[in-house]
Amino acid sequence: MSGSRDIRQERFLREAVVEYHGRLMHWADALVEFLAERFREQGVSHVVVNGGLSVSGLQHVGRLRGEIIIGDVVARLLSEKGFTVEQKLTLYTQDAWKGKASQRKQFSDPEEAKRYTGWPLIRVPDPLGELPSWVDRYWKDFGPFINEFTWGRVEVVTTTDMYRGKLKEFVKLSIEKREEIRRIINKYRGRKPYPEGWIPFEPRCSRCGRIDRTVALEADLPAEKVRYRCRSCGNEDWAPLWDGKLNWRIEWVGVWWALGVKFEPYGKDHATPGGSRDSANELAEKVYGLRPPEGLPYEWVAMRTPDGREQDMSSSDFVGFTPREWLEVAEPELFRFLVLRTPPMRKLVVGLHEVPLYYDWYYRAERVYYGRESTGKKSEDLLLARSYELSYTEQVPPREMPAQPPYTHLAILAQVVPRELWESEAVKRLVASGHLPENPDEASLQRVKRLLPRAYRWAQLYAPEQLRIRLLESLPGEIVERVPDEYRELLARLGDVLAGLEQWSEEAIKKAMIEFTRGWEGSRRRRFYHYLYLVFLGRESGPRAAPLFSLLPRSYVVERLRGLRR
RNA sequence: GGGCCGGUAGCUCAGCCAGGCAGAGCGGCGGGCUUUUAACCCGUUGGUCCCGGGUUCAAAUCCCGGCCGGCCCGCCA
Repeated sequence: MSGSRDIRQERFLREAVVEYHGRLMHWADALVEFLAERFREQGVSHVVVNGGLSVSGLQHVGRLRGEIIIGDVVARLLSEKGFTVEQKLTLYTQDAWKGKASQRKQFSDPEEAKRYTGWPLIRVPDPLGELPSWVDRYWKDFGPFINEFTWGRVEVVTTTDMYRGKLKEFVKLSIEKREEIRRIINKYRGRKPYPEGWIPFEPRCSRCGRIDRTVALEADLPAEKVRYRCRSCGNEDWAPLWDGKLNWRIEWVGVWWALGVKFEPYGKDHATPGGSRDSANELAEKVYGLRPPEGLPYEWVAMRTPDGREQDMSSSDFVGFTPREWLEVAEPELFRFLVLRTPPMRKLVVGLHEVPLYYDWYYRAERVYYGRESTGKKSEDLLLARSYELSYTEQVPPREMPAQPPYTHLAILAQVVPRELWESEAVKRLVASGHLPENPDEASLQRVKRLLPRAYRWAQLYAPEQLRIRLLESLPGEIVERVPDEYRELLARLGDVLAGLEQWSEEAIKKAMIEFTRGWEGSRRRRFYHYLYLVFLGRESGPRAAPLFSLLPRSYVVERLRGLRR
């Protein structure tokens, strides 16, 4: 490979902050520095960044890391250096559906779904029978959200479309050069070498639909078709050059060739020296005279579940969660931040139940970025500040640091304040509690507006029981039974007091309650509050009572309390 | 057979490249905020730096050899 350094040995793949050309840098900056040098040497000024993924099942957030976000950051930083850039994402929709148990399970009749085994993904039906295909089904929770995680310039292409266009020319070229190709590929296929006369194209069988079991027998290039035999059903037929696929190594080169790719990261499954990426590079150079794109090996993303177990996310095994699920409970910038603070070859572990923790980290990085705080270490400050800065997609961080309302606080608030009051009452209370400044700036308000619905959703879906608050609409008998007579009377009397208040305000309620419990022993007060929460929330603790009551109709509060009287 | 990442406080991790008093956040515990909290404030607790050897005045850090955990590739994509 033209004698230049192998990126796999670079420190910036493993260390978050590195010294590069004598300067301390964020790994992403060092990477781009590295790439810019290569491109200048090659006389490349227009850079096509590509990512690739096969829609074999669940499109989890791990796919965002290497194939989209890293590419996005590289494209953005290269353009700041004066390069023109494009970003593509190639969907391998012609790949064969493997028919793994986990894939078949998506269908109501997994047994019957066996018949799709070996079909191109794009032709496998939607398991739910609503969308045109399997691809559409699983692209649904991923594709539409790419823009939120990026600059919004990612152009999606499918190999299915490409075979009808530019890749068809590449197929012809490959059939012409089949002997050269065979010689190289067979180096990697010791035990199963392709025989002499092998044609590097696998058509889709017109009878059984499989794309993974056919052997091309002869090619008619002017007519753009090949004759084949299906090793699965025995069918022999002619197929057009667009209705099939190339052996994957060749296809990969074809994508580079068709799109003019100059940079494409690759997952750890392709990163072994002498492995798939290296062999594709060799094909590109020796057969097609094509300079292979610059690459970047990256680790996958694993998922941590609340019980502490972790597992690599896997598309075809349906392990992980999707960008849509992430956006339900957190902002896209937060995910970018996690990706950016982790060097590419280190595993990134995420769990949706840990979102509040990630916001703690993010806020800290934000304070460092705005110079409000320091970790005491130059390299750590640099990592946090730069990761924070690059976490922004279209915009840059605001001039003034936004307020940092703690995520769990918002989760509680959102459950206590009715949804229609989030922009009024919830904001008011955040100001009162000091989580928002007196006259909140736009960025702070935006953050609260974006986070309240997300924190609410998070509380419903992933929060521990302790943080989940739900008002009891009616009072179940078994809860009443748990309240001793003495306290039932006390609570009912509190109801009387509240009923007589001139004003139904937080302040008035708080005063009344303090007055009501004045002089009580600690244990009595504690038990009183426990039963108070019990009859409203079904548990023994909750958010501060006065602010909570002030948001509820007085009649509801009073009736609940008085209803306890024997 | 080959390759990658990790092992430091109960948990999540920083520190290692470039050796110099073992750190942060969270948790726990105690206290405060006139009940509570994965809110806020103050204080406090906490370690065989995986093991063994080597280099060194000095090793979590460098070198050698192991062990453990997670993962990838071995001609599918």
